[in-house]
Amino acid sequence: MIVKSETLSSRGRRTRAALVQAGREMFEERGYDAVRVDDVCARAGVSHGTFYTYFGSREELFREVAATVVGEMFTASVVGPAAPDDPYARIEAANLLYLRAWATNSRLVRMLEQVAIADEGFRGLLLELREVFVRRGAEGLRRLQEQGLADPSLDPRLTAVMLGGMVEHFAHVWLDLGEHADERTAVAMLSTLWARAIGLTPTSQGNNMTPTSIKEAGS
Amino acid sequence: MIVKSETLSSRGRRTRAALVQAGREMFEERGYDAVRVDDVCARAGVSHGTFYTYFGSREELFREVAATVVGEMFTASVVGPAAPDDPYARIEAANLLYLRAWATNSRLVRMLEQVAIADEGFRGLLLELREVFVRRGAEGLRRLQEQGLADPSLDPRLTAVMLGGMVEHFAHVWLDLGEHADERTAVAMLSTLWARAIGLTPTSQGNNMTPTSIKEAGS
Amino acid sequence: MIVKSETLSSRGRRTRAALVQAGREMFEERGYDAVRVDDVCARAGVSHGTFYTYFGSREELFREVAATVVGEMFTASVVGPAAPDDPYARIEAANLLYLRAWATNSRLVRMLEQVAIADEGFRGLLLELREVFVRRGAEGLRRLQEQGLADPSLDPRLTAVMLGGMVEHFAHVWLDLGEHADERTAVAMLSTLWARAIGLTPTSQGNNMTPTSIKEAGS
Amino acid sequence: MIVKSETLSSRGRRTRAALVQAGREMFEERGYDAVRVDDVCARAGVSHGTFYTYFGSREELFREVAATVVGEMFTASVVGPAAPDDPYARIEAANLLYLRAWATNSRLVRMLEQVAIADEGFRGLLLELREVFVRRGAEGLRRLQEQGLADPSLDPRLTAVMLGGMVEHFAHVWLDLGEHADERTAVAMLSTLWARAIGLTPTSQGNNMTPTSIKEAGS
DNA sequence: AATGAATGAGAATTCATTCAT
DNA sequence: AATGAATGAATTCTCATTCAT
Repeated sequence: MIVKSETLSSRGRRTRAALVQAGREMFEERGYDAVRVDDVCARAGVSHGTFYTYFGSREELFREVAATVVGEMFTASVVGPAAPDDPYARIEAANLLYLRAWATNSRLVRMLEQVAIADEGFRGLLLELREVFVRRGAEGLRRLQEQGLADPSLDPRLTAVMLGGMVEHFAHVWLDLGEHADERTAVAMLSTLWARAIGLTPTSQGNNMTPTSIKEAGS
Repeated sequence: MIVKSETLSSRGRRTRAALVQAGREMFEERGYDAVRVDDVCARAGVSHGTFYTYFGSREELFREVAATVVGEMFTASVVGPAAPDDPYARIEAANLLYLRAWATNSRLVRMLEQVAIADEGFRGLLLELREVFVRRGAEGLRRLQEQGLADPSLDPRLTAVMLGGMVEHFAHVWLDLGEHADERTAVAMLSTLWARAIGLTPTSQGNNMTPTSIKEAGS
Repeated sequence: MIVKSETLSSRGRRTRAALVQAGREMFEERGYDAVRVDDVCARAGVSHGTFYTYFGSREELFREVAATVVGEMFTASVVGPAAPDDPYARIEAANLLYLRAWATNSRLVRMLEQVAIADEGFRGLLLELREVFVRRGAEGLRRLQEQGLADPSLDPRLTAVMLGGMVEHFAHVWLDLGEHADERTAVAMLSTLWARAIGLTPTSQGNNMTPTSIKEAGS
Repeated sequence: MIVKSETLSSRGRRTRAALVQAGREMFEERGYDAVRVDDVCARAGVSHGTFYTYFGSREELFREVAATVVGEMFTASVVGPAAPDDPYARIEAANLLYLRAWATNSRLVRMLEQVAIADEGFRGLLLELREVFVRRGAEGLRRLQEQGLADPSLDPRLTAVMLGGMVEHFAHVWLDLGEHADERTAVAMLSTLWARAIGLTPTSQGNNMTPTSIKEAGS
């Protein structure tokens, strides 16, 4: 019963977008169950009748919001072609993007997980999201292993799940639970732990894997 | 308005316990908002009127359940006096307990986080819980650093947050999202990554930090 | 989701009965679609929440009312053992009961027909109701045919459908649409038409099939 | 607020007619209350805004549909000048038209009755409709009585109400409730019962009032 | 203590109708 | 004339909570 934007006039598109935006904000602020359709309408500045012109239910709105967020995370986390050559630098670059992507959407992904408990469809979306990140991580590790730069005995997938989880979880703890750290410190630290954990062999460019500088940066 | 067990007759104590148990089960199964007071009563085998003899609201029941769970996690994760001397073995022992503790209660802690968004009290409980684990991890790392067995430049707290998060997050992914792994493999893997990440220097007892055995165990 | 009376305390039974009674009255007065659950509650003197203690929806209430009415019609229309021997008198006795049964419940049966258009279950109930009356009529005719008192060439079922329909329809026109006639006249007239239509041979007891007296009574 | 056809351009007339036709179909299919203005518009292929260009409300549309149907029934049931001379044949001819007229519009007339419960205006239309048929039937009977062909003691109006009701009701049972019969059989049967009921004296042309042929026709 | 009937605030949803374009 | 976005009144239903027994 979702009405897609393509069908709509520009006025309709505006209204619809306002609802999605308002919904996203409110979901983030209050959590799924605490959001009332009427609240979303109020924030979007439309009557509740209008809501049902575009969405059949709160769940459908959330579906839309979730899909948007998942899409954004996919996009946001792609390490571009400008990625550095140095393996450690690559890890650090990836972790920066990774951390930011999760930090930005931490709340919504948490909510997605909560909703996924009861809803098959959302579970699918969630697993898809995770799978993309896991694959990307596993792929990176496999490449390093092939280059002889990382411990070849590590199972790439499981390692990616665990170390990726470390970053994801830190994003949550950092933003949602107020663990204090600045971004640079956090990324440096996560990257150091990650690199060491996979047994990354420093290359000739010689990166400084000791996070001494981090302590300074973090203070 | 909570009526504590101490005040009650043995019959009352039994009824109250049944409600807490039923509530815990249902919260785990369905998530906070999807649990109706009536459902809990039905499972506990009492009328809904009776619920209010013991608890003033669903929230109060959850408070009780959450406190119980947090208490159990504190207890369950204490590395007993029988802990091995070998640092790696200690890490592995701790991770086993840690993983089990989080795995057992993953759902409820997630719920606690969700509820904590809107409720100051629950937020306190949650931070307390995390703090205990973080302190314990940081303490362990500091000791290894003092013994010259771990990289002294690592910030103990932040490291504990990150590596502890890795374990906690894996517990969730493992059980709630169905990431396949058997416990032994998971613990070995987590411990390897953990030990390497902190730069644990193998002691003379010579533990095998290459997880070759892990791949075998996991296959 | 209907809660049956047997399960309930006497207070509950009273409340439930009040809802059914109020529902019946309002359905009769206003027709199915015009009845609001709240109206029924107001008339029964309970809050709307209470309604849902006993019925899951307006439809369920109607189901109950309809079943009650159908039951009453079955009971009310049975020609007792005190039925006269004379065939015409039997027809008249049957028509009196028949007319009264339909007249009493005309509105509700009409409503049942309306609801039956869209609902399989109600359609079944309606057909059942009709079938009982058709069978009874057909049986009576067959007996007369066997006794050589009625035209043996008439198809019993179809005849019963048509003549029964005449009575049923008259009940409706009479009460719901205000066609003026007193009961005695109506019954005499219907019986005369019925008896003649099936070619009833007057027995020796000699009943007066000319409805001369009727005109007097009806004036 | 009804906009009559005369006022309109040909385009407007077409749109209006489409709405009336669509409304009629949907009313027949679903019943009055189940028809949404939007459904009618969708079937007519116009936007819902357009509906209000021609009708002020759903009720007004129904008023139009009902008037159309009543008009058609008046027209359809007139026994033309080609009517046979033989009284029985006239009855049969009339019953055929009568049955068809009611069968075609059974649903809508039923609906009209339902709506008439709550609406004075529709009640008037309904009574008018009935009155036409009753008068016509009574008139026919009176003529037969004057010709000495029917029982002169029967009250013409009441007889017409009852026997006309028989036909009308059969039309409903036949089509709406699925009582099985083919048209020829039904008409023959109804006519036989009707003729006998009024004590029709067979004329010299000797019509066969025994419905032997009917049973054959019905097989 | 326990029961379960009753309550009513609150939330979702539908749909006739209006109105700017 | 036609469109379709917007509105909000009206209705259904849920469920936490109270209270008489």
